[in-house]
This record gives sequence, structure tokens and C-alpha cells, in this order.
Amino acid sequence: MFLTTKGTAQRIIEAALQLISEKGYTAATTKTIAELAGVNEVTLFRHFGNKRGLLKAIIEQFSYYPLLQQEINQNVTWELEKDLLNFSLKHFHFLMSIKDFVMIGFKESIQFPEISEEIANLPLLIKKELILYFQEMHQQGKIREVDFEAAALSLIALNFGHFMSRARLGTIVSDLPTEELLQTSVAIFSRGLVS
Amino acid sequence: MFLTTKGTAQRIIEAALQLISEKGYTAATTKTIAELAGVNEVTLFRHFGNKRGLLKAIIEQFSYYPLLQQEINQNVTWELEKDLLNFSLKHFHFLMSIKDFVMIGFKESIQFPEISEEIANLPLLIKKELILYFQEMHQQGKIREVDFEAAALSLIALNFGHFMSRARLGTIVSDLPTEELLQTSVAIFSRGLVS
DNA sequence: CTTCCATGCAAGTAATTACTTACATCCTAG
DNA sequence: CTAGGATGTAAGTAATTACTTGCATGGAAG
Repeated sequence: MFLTTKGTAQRIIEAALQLISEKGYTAATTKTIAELAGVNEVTLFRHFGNKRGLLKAIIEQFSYYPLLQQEINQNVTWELEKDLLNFSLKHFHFLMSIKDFVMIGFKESIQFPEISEEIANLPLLIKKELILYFQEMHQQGKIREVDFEAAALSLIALNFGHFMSRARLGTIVSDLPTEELLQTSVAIFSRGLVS
Repeated sequence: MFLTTKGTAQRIIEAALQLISEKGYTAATTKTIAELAGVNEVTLFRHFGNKRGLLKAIIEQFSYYPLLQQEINQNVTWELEKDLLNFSLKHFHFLMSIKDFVMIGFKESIQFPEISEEIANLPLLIKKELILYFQEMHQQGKIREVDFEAAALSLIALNFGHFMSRARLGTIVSDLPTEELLQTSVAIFSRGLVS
């Protein structure tokens, strides 16, 4: 076999990820998932037992992303706009890299509540880090006193909004380059925080 | 009949709206929709022909919302923070009021591209209005020169991000009252724009 | 009173879906 | 070389789904 380079189970997971994120859990049939993975349908059941087991495997795969929160604190310069732009770019591209999973999370959050918790985890962690950063910046006299939780949530909402717009609507709403958009976005936000 | 107060067709549409927004188009069966509407399943087909006809009826119903763009220009005081807060509150609550439709839009945008266009319409209109507002404010010397399109998109993303967070994740991420959150949010954003 | 329109009810149909079983094949490790 | 584990193939099954048809009912309008 030459398709086995990635492992059968992994190929099935990736096919499922794509199809479920596009069509939703119910509309993505085991038959089409197997086809896209280049695998016989029974193989899918042999690996994951049933369809829910496959979804569970997807969720588990994405619960191993400590990727972002470590990088947030990296390269902190304590220059507000520089740090926030750096963070926002990382935040945006990270969301883009797990885009399919995020979409599944939002599509199936009502039917499968365990996914909700998983995707709520990221903003929660980021919020915590951002609040600490804002508090320190305030003590350094670099930003004024505001509700730091609300400020953190706003920056997260800002990036998430840009992400959703690009991920779902593409360039229908605007064809501004992402980097430019985020730069202006962060420039305004930072300026609103400085003392 | 005493359930007829709202009209059979309308009750079916509302049941479909709720179920499709929760489970997605495929998982929301005609049987459950009819049950929720308190109607026999055949009645659904007599009214809308087939399941797609029902979705089409939903889309058509929401293409009649000129509600927001008119209200944006209302009550403009040409005081930046006041106007932006007023707009953001309206924007947020408007999104909340058509929440089910927005969720359907995001869930089924790939399978039914016509929905994408419909929900992209709102940010496009708002963007246009906001750019005009920012340009006028700039001429009045009240805000500095920035990329007004990027600024408009940022405010829209900000509100949309807050909306998505509340609509899908509830108070998991934060239990700050919406009004407070938006007020801080807009305060920072406005301050970042003033000259 | 009668006619008609909307709806309910019962039954059915073809297609699809998740999932199973039994058996053949093939690659690899020992 | 051989034994075992992973995969393919074929066939089938029970449940569900969108949708249809025929007939009964009931209320409103003329």
C-alpha cells in the first residue's frame, strides 16, 4: 500500500473532519467519509466502532493543542501595539489552522455538548493570559484603567469576528488583505487602551 | 381550531427555523418539524411541496429585513462614543433577534450557497453605512485618518464576535452583563479613533 | 343546507443509513 | 516459510427518511 503513509485511522479522521465541518454530522455519511479517505466503509467501523466513536476521536485529537497559550507569552516586548498585533496574528492563524474543528464545534455544539466545552477552552485560556498581560501593563503605567476582562474579551471577539468572516464568507464582505485588516484593527484597539 | 392564530404555514416555518438552527438541515426531519409545529406531516408537504421548499420559505422570510440599516442613521448625534455604542447595542440585539437564521446561515452556507449571500448582505450594508459615518466624522475633524473600511469591518467583527460568543457559548467564557461588555468594548474602540 | 378548502389520519414506497457477518487477500514479523 | 493482523469484497438487515395517495372530518362562506 502507498496510501498508508499517514495511517488508515488518521486518513479516516481527516476525511470525517472535512466532511462533517462542511455538511454537519448527520449529513456526512459513513459511506462518503470512507470514500474520501480512500478506504472501505467497514474499515471505518473496525477502527472506531460506530459513527460517534469517530467524532469522539476527532475531539480527542484536538484536545492536544497546548500550541497557542505557550506562544502568547513568547516574544512579549511590553510594547502594547506590537504585542497585541503579534498576538492577534497568531490567534487568527491558529483559528484558521483548526478551522474545520471550530466549524464542527459551532455546528454541533447543541447536539454534542462535550464539543462546546472543548472549543470554549481556547477563549478561556486566552482570556486569562490577556488579563494578566493587561494588569502588568497597567502597573507599568502603559495602559489606562479599564475592565481588563472586558478588554480581553473584546480583543478575542475582534479576532474571532475577523476569522469567522474570512472562514465562512471569504472575500464577499471585503477583499482587504488579512494582515492589513488586523493591523488597522489592532492599531485602533491599542490606541484605545494606552494611557 | 385554536392553534390557527398564527397560521399553519407560519407555525411550520418557525418550528423548522428552530430545529434546523439547532440540528442542521439534514438532522431536522420533516417528522420532528411537523410535531413541533403541532401539525400533521403531510400538511408540511401540502404547504411547501418538499423540504427544500420549506428552507426556501425561511430564507425568503428573512430577506425582508430592512430593519437595521434605517435605524443606524437614526439618532446620530455626531458624538463618536455615543453613536458607536448606540449602533453596537442595536447591532448586537438585532443579531440576537435573528439568531436562529444566522446559525442556519453559518451551518448550511456550504450546502446552500444562496444562504451565504443572504447573510453576507447585512455586514455589507452596515459596512457601507459605517464608512460614510467615519468619513463624515473625519471631515468634522473628530476622528483621525485611518483605513475606514478596515475600521468599519473591525467594529462589525467586534460585535459579531461578542454575539457568537453569547449565542453559542452562553456564559461559559464570561458572565459579564452584555451591556457592560459592549460599553467597555466600544469605549476602547472609540478612544482608538478620536483625533 | 351545502359546498369547498384546509387539515387529519392511515397506509405505503423507494431510497438511504448505520452497522453486521462471513470470507478472501495481502503484507509483515518472526 | 508461515502465522497473524489489517484491509477489501459481497451481501444483508433493521430503522429511518422524504414523500405520496386516498379518504375522512370539520368549519366557514355562500
